[in-house]
Amino acid sequence: MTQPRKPRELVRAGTTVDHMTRLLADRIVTGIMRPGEKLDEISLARRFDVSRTPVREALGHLAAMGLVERRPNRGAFVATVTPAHLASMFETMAELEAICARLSAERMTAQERRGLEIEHCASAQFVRSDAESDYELFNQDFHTRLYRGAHNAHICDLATRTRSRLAPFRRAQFRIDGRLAKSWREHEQIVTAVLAGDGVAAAVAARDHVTLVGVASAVFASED
Amino acid sequence: MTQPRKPRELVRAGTTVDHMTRLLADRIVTGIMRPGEKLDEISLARRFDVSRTPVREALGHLAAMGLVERRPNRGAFVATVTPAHLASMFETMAELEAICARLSAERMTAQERRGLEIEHCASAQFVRSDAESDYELFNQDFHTRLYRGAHNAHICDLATRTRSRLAPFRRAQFRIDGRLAKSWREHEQIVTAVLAGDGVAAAVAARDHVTLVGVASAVFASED
DNA sequence: AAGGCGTCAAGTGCATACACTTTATGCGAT
DNA sequence: ATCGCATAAAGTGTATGCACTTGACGCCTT
Repeated sequence: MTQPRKPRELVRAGTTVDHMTRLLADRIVTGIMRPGEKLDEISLARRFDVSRTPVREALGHLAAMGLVERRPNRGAFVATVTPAHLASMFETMAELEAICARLSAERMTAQERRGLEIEHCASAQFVRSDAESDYELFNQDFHTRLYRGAHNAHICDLATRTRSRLAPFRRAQFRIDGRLAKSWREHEQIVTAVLAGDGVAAAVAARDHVTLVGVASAVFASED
Repeated sequence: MTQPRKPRELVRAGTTVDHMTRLLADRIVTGIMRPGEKLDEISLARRFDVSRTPVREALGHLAAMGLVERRPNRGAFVATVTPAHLASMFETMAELEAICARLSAERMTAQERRGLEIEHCASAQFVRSDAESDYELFNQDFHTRLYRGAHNAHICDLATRTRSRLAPFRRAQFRIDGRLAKSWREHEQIVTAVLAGDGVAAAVAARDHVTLVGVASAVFASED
């Protein structure tokens, strides 16, 4: 009488929880669900045709990621990011990138250095053709290489996480005039320093690069 | 027939999930539950007299914290930390502390500086009396002040989390002869630099301090 | 009329039942 | 004896129901 459950019709890639987590994360970072908005478990479960259990678990994960705030017995809300907190995240990102750049300059293998240089040079064509989304892919790859090159799993993890949390706020950065070329020149400085094995210069260049992105994004955010 | 649920007898402080999370985290970091050990949801639920739901949620939180590894459809295990990964965490900790120390030197308010100095001086008595556990409390407080003093919520968060993940490995550090006095002298250097507003010196002192702790712990871990 | 109190509805928290996956075990074939 | 396969047992994943908390509304009191 109680649970005549229907079998799962659709075989999904991962688990339902993973699916829900991605679904909700997307909607939050793209702004479809706005900061402060209530995330009602029952409505979400109905809306995506699952039970409350995976929704609850997904909300837990999102809360751990900082995308969602949870108040005991009161439900979950899309996290509100204050300008101050946003600034602190950008500053942290700048410091993490600086560390990675320094360590990369000191530790990258010959192969890693070559890879960094090749990919960086390849991305120049997208600057010339002003292909923002293509450039963004290379940009992502570039930073990932820097994190990996540090040869430190934990800091790579921290940097990756922080970067993904900042993703929604960096989204619009290239709309600012000439940003693409400017970004590339900044990358150029980092690459040069890393290839020269100059950790200090690499750190400074990386920190400045991210700091400038942060400023640009802050300008954009406040315009919005 | 199905759910004649008994009312909750004991009113606990937080939610059951929080309780379970703390309980399991304690058992993991204190080594009662050993790395690689399987964490069976059913057994845990029975053992602590709750249902599987809060156990599952707690395991999720612990996985997010890195204390537990989860394999889909295969259960949860106490996370195994390889020496390499441990080293990477200590190195990251050293870099994070260095950043916090630098920013603290630049940004702490007069009141925060005073507080840091007073607490540091007060802790000297525990060095003289060789009171390890008392000193450890002050030590914790000291580092927390450095994180807070950076005036950057996000980096404070990263530092605090990383520190708590390293806690079990730092536990035994003071067993090494003279470590207490050595730690205090290292703190002294950090305090001096911070009070002088010398960010670079503070960063160097903080990085060295943590690096030495890491080395000491590594020695201990390999002895074990 | 305003404030306090009781009641109720909505929604979260936890328990438990069912479905599905993985792994261990036993049996037969080679 | 060993390898494969079938089958079962154990355990995870998901659904759903009941209990408890919280906030809102309306009624009664002053």
